[in-house]
Amino acid sequence: MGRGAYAKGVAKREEILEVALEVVAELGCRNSSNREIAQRVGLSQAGLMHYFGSREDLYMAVLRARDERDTADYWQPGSDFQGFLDVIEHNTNVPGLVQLYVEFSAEASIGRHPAHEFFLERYEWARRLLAQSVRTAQERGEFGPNVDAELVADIVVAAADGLQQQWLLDRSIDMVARLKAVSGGFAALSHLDPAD
Amino acid sequence: MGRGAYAKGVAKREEILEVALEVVAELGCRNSSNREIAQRVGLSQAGLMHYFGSREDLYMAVLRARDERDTADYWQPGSDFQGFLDVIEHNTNVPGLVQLYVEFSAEASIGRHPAHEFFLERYEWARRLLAQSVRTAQERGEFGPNVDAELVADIVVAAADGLQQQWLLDRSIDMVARLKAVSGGFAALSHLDPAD
DNA sequence: GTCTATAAAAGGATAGAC
DNA sequence: GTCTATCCTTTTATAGAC
Repeated sequence: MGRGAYAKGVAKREEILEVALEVVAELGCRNSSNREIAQRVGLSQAGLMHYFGSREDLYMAVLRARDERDTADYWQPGSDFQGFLDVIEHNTNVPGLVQLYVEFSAEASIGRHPAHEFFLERYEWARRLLAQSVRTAQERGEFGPNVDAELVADIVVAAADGLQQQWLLDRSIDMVARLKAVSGGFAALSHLDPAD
Repeated sequence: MGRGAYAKGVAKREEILEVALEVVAELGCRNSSNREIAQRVGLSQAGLMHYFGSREDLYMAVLRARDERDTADYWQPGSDFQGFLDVIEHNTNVPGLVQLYVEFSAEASIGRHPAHEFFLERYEWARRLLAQSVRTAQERGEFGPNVDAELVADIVVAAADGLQQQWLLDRSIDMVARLKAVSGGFAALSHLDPAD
């Protein structure tokens, strides 16, 4: 374990990432400011800038940090569909994160936005991982053969994103249950004779 | 037809709504400003404020205007699933609108945001309409009976939103084709014996 | 309806002391 | 590492003339 100034710096960095999510959840992306975050972690705005050179840097760091954590905790290559559901379930506890992702990914669509590449790669990664888990399920016989794994993955990823959008507005929506229904539907379908 | 100053005012209002979308598509919500919009429609910023009392007013007007138009053109109560697909197809031509919806709906999740109610009602409306069209399809025999119309509607609306998020980042994604696949999947499923 | 001018606030970033 | 102070920019909104 690092000591003194170093360990403190790392801890503070973590705290900032955490608080940034809080602020986004409360104020939205547009109204979140470095000043507000700084105040909540007990720093001046200039003090905050010591950790992250710019506003964009800070939010990109939030995005990456959470993906790394989720990947480690729930969903790596080789995980099954349940791992994916676990991530969604966990997102229920971090509305700021969900909001940041939705708003940022939309904003990142504009030309040469710093997060553009990030989101493109992330989608590719998610779809590939999910398609893999469908194929695994097919080998185990949980999923029938008569369905295109890539297609199922595309739909499930899209549905998950859309559900999160709705959940932000109405927290009573049960995202996991609905995603299970999608998956269950495709599982049943996959046993159908394609000649039907 | 209105004459003179009145007609001109109405036309200018329309133009502003149109240009606001352009600006959002180019700069994103966070970086869109009244000044930029004003400049593009050949007004001063103060001139723009004559039409819309505040920034929020302007964007809410954009949202409502487009919904009214889409409803009139493609998708009213009684429309079938194709009408829904037509809206999505049409959205392909208005990336600014899609972006505005995604960003705004996420931002509107925060407490007492002016657009909060708007989006909640809009989701309820969309799901109800779509569920209705599934039921109609069931009566016609295009859809089998063994599926819950409300559930299908929920999934399709969510998938549509998620696909639009992805499409913003990668315009080569064919949203309509994928949504047809979802619908086709459920249609096939709906003929399955529920005892399976 | 549209402009100029201006207020008033807020944001991001930097310089330099400690 | 952290602060104070400051700068510069941008934004929304208003007042009042034409």
